[in-house]
Amino acid sequence: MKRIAESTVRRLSAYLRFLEEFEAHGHQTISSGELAAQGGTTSAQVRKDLSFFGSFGKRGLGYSVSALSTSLREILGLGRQWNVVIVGAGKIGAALAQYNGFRDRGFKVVAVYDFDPARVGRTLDGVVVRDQKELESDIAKLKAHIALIAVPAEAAQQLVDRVVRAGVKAILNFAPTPLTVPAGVTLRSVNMALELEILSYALVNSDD
Amino acid sequence: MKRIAESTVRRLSAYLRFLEEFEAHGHQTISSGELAAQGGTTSAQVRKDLSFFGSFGKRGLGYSVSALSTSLREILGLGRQWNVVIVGAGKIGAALAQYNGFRDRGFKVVAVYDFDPARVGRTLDGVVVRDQKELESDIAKLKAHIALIAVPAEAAQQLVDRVVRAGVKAILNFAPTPLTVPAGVTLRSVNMALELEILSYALVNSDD
DNA sequence: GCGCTCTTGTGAATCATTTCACAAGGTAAC
DNA sequence: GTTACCTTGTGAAATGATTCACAAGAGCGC
Repeated sequence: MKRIAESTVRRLSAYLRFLEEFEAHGHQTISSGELAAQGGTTSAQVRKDLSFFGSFGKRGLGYSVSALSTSLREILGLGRQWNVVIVGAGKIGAALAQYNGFRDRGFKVVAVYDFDPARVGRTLDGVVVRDQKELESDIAKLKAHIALIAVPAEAAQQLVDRVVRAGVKAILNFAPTPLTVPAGVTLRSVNMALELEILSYALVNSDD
Repeated sequence: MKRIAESTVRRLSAYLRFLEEFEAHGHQTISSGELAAQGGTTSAQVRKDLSFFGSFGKRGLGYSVSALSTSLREILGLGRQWNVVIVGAGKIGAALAQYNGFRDRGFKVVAVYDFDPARVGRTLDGVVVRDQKELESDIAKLKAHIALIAVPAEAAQQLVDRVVRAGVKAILNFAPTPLTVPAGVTLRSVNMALELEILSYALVNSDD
């Protein structure tokens, strides 16, 4: 299959969210135009995005809300539970551990790790903070698929290396530093200071 | 001036971070190739990005680290302090209020708001949580430039409307829902569940 | 069945971004 | 000053993403 652009995957995710809302409201079908209006895009974009994966609609009628939901969940790999470990129990790590938005979509936080003995043993929303020494053995034992990195920038690369060696294939990084991973491992980064800097740029250039 | 792509601004921000590291290490000049290596891009990309804003380098030599840092800070609007209000003192709002990465780059959290009386009056890292009723009057009084929205999805749009009416021109949204703002206001969103779904897609499609 | 209306799926065209490739300009050694 | 060597800045080419536009189906009323 042809490689799909990240922007497309991002939109599919958004479409799924809207479909779930529509389903909750009891709607049976939805057109590409209605889906586009929700997501701030165009009907052609919606149809093109879906066309990479097949034909899901009926001409003249639109898409079956439930059938398309199911297909999108399948495409995105959301039909199953993903086990997530969080590395770093500081402010961000703790907030992530307690965030309901993950659980609701099939992502289960199975463990949280920290270096600081003062934090080890505490409970965050039902998950006990463990010592980072147990990282490698736990990842195998708990069958963790995804790691969230929420440690200071200086420590991030070494912890990424450790979770990769332990078998994790997908990482979401919150440390404000660029990281490298070997081929076959997917790394994404969320950098909140960077987002604010983009806003700063927009503020000083809003007049053109 | 021609409109600059967001991807370009994002990279400029990254370059600035590397330049600061280089400066701390006592380096005087840096080439586009060295800058590119740090940021995982190419030297041509670095030069093209900078060329939108002027000529900063010397042929045969590269860029002056300190001069380019200064120019980038100017371009990004980081030479000044931006006042930030956080709306929502739940897990995410609290983590944001206490995050040092903002302060270090000129973003000052001047106020935090919540609906819940149990949270109002608490202190988060030196900033008192205030009642949302005071939102409008405070934004004017505190000269807030940027609002971070960290409330449940259902409440997000109405709070965006309120901060926009109060004069905020830049918003960073953490609620997992699409929002609309009038022209002249910049809105960006960080959706952590969405990031995990993109990882999920990568995991189930890693074999092609 | 026929005509009317609606909406999909998709090549082609447009628009945006990245990469290439190289002339021009600058440094440094001798 | 001349030569050898670097690195920038930038048009042009290539690649990638979005939008356009329309033929092909599908439902519905009569």
